[in-house]
Amino acid sequence: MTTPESRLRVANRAQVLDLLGRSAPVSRAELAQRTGLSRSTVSSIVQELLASEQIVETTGDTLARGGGRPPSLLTISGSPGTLIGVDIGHRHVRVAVADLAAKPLVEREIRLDVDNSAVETIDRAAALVRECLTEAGIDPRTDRVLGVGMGIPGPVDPHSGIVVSPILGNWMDLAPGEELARRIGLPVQIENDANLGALAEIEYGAARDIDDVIYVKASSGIGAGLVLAGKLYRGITGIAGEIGHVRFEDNGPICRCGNRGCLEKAFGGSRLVELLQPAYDETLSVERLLELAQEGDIRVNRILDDAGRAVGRVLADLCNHLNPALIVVGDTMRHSESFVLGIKDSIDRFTQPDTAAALDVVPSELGDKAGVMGALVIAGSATSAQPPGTI
Amino acid sequence: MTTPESRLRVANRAQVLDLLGRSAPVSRAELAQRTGLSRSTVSSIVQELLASEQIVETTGDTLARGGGRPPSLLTISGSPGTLIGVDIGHRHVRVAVADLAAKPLVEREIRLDVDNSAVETIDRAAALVRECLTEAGIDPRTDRVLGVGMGIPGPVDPHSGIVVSPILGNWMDLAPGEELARRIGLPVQIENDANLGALAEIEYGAARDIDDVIYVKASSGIGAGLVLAGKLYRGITGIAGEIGHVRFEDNGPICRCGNRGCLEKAFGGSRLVELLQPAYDETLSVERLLELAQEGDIRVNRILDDAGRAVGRVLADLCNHLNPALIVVGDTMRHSESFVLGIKDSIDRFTQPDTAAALDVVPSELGDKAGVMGALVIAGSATSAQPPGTI
DNA sequence: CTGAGATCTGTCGTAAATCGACATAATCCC
DNA sequence: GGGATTATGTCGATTTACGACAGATCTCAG
Repeated sequence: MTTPESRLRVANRAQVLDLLGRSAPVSRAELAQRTGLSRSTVSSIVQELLASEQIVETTGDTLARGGGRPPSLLTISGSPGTLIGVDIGHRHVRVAVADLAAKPLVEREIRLDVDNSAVETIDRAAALVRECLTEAGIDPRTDRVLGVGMGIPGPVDPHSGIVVSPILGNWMDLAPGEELARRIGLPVQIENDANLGALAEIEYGAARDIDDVIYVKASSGIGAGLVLAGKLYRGITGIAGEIGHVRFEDNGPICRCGNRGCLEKAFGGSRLVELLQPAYDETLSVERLLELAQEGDIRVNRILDDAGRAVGRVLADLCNHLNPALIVVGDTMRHSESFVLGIKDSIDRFTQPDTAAALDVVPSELGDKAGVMGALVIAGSATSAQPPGTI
Repeated sequence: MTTPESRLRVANRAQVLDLLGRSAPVSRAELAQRTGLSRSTVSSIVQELLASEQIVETTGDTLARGGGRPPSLLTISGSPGTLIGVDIGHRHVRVAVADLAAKPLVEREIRLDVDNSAVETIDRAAALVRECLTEAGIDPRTDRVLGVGMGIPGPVDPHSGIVVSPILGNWMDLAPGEELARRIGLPVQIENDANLGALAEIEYGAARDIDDVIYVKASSGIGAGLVLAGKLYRGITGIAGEIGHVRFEDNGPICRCGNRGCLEKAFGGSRLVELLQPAYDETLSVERLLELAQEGDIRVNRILDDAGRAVGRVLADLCNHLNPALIVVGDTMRHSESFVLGIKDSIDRFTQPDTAAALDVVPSELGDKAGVMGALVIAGSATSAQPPGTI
């Protein structure tokens, strides 16, 4: 004889569970305060949840704070669930399996040849995900995988998840999220990697608790992720923030995106390597460039300074338009002091005084992990319930 | 003997009232469906509300749609309340008293001399509001004035409501919203006028139901309002979208904002008048310029075309960054075909192909009324309840 | 070591709200 | 006029939430 449950009870229990999920461990008293329900109601609901083993009473010591009976803390029981983050770059695939706090349990990275075929890359990403799950001892059929997030180095249509720009040559018209989902049997959230960097720095890095942030991802290519009023901004077709493909010179060379004179074509890491290669005997790479810069190589630092100023010039325009609070410089180029200083110089010089006064420029805190961390963020956010009243 | 009322009842009644407020008239049956409550519960709540005369049963004919007993429709009783919009420009003050649908009941405009003192302008605005209320037969002490919105031609700090930029010379450091509020005894929402134009066009004009819109306000000055993902974006200090004060020429003349080489200084309406004046016997104004343009004056059209291209160049950068769906060209300059075509030309030429493909450029539908209409929008939005759970 | 104070949790009876079922009302269509 | 359809009113049963009281466990002061 199952008693029919009122909508109200369901809603209240959901509220309690939601609170438990977000800020466990919590005492009954705190639950009552924060839900606005009476203590007895909360007690009743908690009893139910304990009986059905959805939550457990942790005997964890409470912080001693003044007299009074110490609260008995409650936590959602069972495996709290895991998140999976996948970061796909031009040269690497990185996978992290993490707990709900986005603390990685297992993390792996493989190197790829540039311009691997899209499906091959996704195949390898799927294999890497399976490896990581095995190593972490997680079986997605029995353990709760709460979400999978995936980042790719190019713009994605926010609605369909399809790659919409020729920037990512052979990925065009593909839906990488669905492809990976089919291979691993789990739903996948997909997002541009610069956007993920922005999310990661806001959640766990240099932009904690700041609502208006530009994350610049500078490596072989150049991109940016925009967080405006606390939310990721993608634009109508998902190409907002693609500062690498803004026209920088009026009659510049043709870029992989199909345009000419793009910032990335003129000052992206790959171009810098091209420019410097003739002067060096060894084979250069973006990473090698940054090593040379740190060793004090004057030619390299000179050109990194130029690149920073150029990127800063574009960012200055963007900041004049958007009036953000912070710019976070991420990916490999963050290691170059010349590059970051070049950006700062241009910002100071080309933004309006009011904009500049409200603005700060800092290097990334998360570094190379920004991508995966961001993927974990969207993986986690996919689990939060929809607000009621959506039509 | 008043019976203590449960939180639940209060919440449910609020839900019913909210629905009634937004989409009256509604039948009980529809209320039940849309709230998810049972029909009997809704009946009970409705009975209560009818008894306390908070709502009335309108005998209005329902649309005949198939058989069945026709519903008896319900509406919130009493005067549904009024909204007040105030639009302050460099040369005018316009006030509208309107119903909840923002349909103006009384509308008035006065002309001002340029560069009137700030307090004097606010004094005159307050007087105009009182006049309009009297004419509409509304006494704010007895009739429900649900909100007052106010627009000013310069950036405002979103948190404090204080003018933060020297662009509006003698308004600097003033809180015009509070000033007006003190004079008319009603709380006032304040906003930049370009932002208001954007809101108005989205709610009632050319951008209905579009979520990513740039509204360009071009007259003697140049500004823009950004609506991103359906919400107004102001930036961290409220100067987002100030395209008139983006650096356009590297060594241009000094602007009223304190910088040099601003777009507005080079191509704002006032500058165009300055440029053309020597060639004409009569005293020109921006309005006169547009008349001449429509009469086919070649010199004027030539320079309006130039101005449009220049504004378009800046907008193209902005669009490359933001990837919006629509640009609405508003204020007096929208009358010039040359100007609008100039913008379109620049957009086509300087935006990335993907951005351009998703983008449309149209003239404003609301014209000179965009400012007040937007003020009415924020006046109305101030009444909507906060979502629960805000800390 | 003891008592006072403070905070947390469990239990019980009561009041109230919701729900579902049934009855009634008003229209359209055949 | 009868049947179908939709809307509303009413009433009793169930369940839920609430408030008060009591018990539990800690800190702090003396």
